[in-house]
Amino acid sequence: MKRITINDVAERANVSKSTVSHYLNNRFSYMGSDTKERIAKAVEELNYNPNFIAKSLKNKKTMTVGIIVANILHSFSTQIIRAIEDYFYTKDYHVIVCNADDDPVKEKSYVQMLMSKQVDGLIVIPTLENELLFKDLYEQNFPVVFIDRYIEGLSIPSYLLNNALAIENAFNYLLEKKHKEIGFISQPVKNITPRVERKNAYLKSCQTHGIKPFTLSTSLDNLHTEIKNHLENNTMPSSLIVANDLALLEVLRSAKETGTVIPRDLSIISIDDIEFTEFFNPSLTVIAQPTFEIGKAAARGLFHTINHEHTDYSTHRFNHQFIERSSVKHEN
Amino acid sequence: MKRITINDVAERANVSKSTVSHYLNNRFSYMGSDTKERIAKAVEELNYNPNFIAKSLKNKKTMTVGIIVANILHSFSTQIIRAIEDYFYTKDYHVIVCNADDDPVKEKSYVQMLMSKQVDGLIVIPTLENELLFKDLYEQNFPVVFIDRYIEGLSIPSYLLNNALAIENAFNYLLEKKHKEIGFISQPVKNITPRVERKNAYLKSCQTHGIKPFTLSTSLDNLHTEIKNHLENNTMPSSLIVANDLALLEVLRSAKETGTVIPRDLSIISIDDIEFTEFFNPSLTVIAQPTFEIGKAAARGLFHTINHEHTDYSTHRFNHQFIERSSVKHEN
DNA sequence: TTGTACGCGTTATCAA
DNA sequence: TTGATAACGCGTACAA
Repeated sequence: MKRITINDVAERANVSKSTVSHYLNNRFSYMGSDTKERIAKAVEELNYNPNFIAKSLKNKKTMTVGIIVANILHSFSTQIIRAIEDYFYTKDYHVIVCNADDDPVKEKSYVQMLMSKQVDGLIVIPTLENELLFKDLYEQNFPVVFIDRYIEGLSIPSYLLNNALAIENAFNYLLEKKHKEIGFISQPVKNITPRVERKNAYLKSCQTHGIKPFTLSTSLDNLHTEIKNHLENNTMPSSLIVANDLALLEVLRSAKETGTVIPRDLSIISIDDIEFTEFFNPSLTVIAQPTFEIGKAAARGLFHTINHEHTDYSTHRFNHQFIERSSVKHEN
Repeated sequence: MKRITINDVAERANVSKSTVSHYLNNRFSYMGSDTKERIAKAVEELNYNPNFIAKSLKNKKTMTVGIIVANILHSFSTQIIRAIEDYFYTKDYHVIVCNADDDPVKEKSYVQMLMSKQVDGLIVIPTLENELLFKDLYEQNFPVVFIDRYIEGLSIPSYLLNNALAIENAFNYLLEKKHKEIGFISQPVKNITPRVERKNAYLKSCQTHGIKPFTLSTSLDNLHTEIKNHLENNTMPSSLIVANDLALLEVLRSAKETGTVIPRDLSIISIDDIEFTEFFNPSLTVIAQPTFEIGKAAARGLFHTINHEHTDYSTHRFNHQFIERSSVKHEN
């Protein structure tokens, strides 16, 4: 198949290609009206679309930003992506989405791929295992922003939940409902910002209120078997704070398999609001993140630094929304 | 920020840029070993990544394919996307994903954008309202494949479920469970392939088995209120075949809101297997599509026509998997 | 008001 | 074994 170029248009309209270029870029105030018409007609007839690749090469701007998320299976990631796409759509920027699958090697190769594709900026939920890579980017002054996580000691701005506040809210709610046993479930904490912050906030609340800490922080597979074991052996606390949606799935799966009835046998509050929580039986009490707001703010921040309107290096915190439903039992 | 080019490498290594190019493209069988080393060192030190944009312009190949899905909210779409990405990853192709949001105007603008970005091929779940657009592409011999839907009278190959078989299976299962009332729920049918095929198969089964047809085919919002009305007025059949995941959500939401207990008050079988169906209360009996297989086959088909290995214009049908769980009651 | 010529970073051809 | 040069399609000085 042959692709139509500006030359084909010029030829058909009997003008030079620079005239066509002028026309296409709306610089035709002076142009002869018949010239304009001939060009318009040629563009129409040939169904011409400018070669974006050639334009980018010339302009040194691709009008494209890359998004790399640590793990696209999180509802948080997909919602964030939607918000970012929406924002950039209004600015005529395109977005390339990559999923690192929690693999630093993949993450690095995606960064290189995107740089090689000459993206104008990067929005990343980092795996946190590629410190050097991002340090380089930062030092080269390449526009990058983080979401949900950040790298200690690196001034790349990050947009994330006020995790401590969210956990406190959940904890206090369970206290109000007279729970004396409150556990915490998450994937392996490592140095992953939200996990660290959520677990620390949980532990702090335990201390403040004299609750005995109970935590399970391991891979999803292990979570599944360990939760089942505790449920079967009646060694599970009466209530659980679940750190994210993926962990929640394991809790629900395990509950189902062991015939555990929520909230009769187990109360839960989890972070991240996902579609089915509303009409699940029972409906699930949840801490929702303002994903749309976070994504939009990050996108706007990146857009501004790309266009040198201003650069900021600060951390941006966002507040959760507590959605009370029916997965917490009032103890007595 | 300054980007490193092949010229920088050449300068640093004290060779010409064509030599660097040779080196980078693994044509160094003859090259002097010291030359090789100098280039390697320069690439390393400068952290050079070839400019993919320039390469694409020169090669007239972007190693990139576009995916446009009618509506990304369908679990089917996201699973298909994963499968396609996985396949093309192994072929060193990149993928750009676009969501037309059921809007033909958006769809058209995405096609143009992707063509303008010089993608090598297109995989589309078409809205079916842009017949001319795809006809043009087809006639220009541009590589395109469809998934899930197809345009009548256009030889663009399509990869989709054997819908008739799937519905028959569900229908017969309900019959076996002694249901005398079997309804069908879907979004507006229009000319959308899977909806047409599923509804027709349903109606045919009704006729064959002397069941009185009951169908609700309207927008998700309307579905919500209409289902609720039927549930409240006791005018709902004893069992329902639900055409896809989005419609299923409305059924579940409505059931919840009206205190309808599944399967005691209402039995359901739905198409598309989504995460929570397994541990929902009750677990949901479901017709799963072989999304991974479909996506992979479509991707492979596109890859082959891009590389002129062979082109095929046929329709490819795939068989469903019936997953029996607990959302259907045995009537008596 | 329109056209010529050059450069963006790469690869390929051909010559040295 | 290496290098000079043209080309890919577009935008833009500058010239006409």
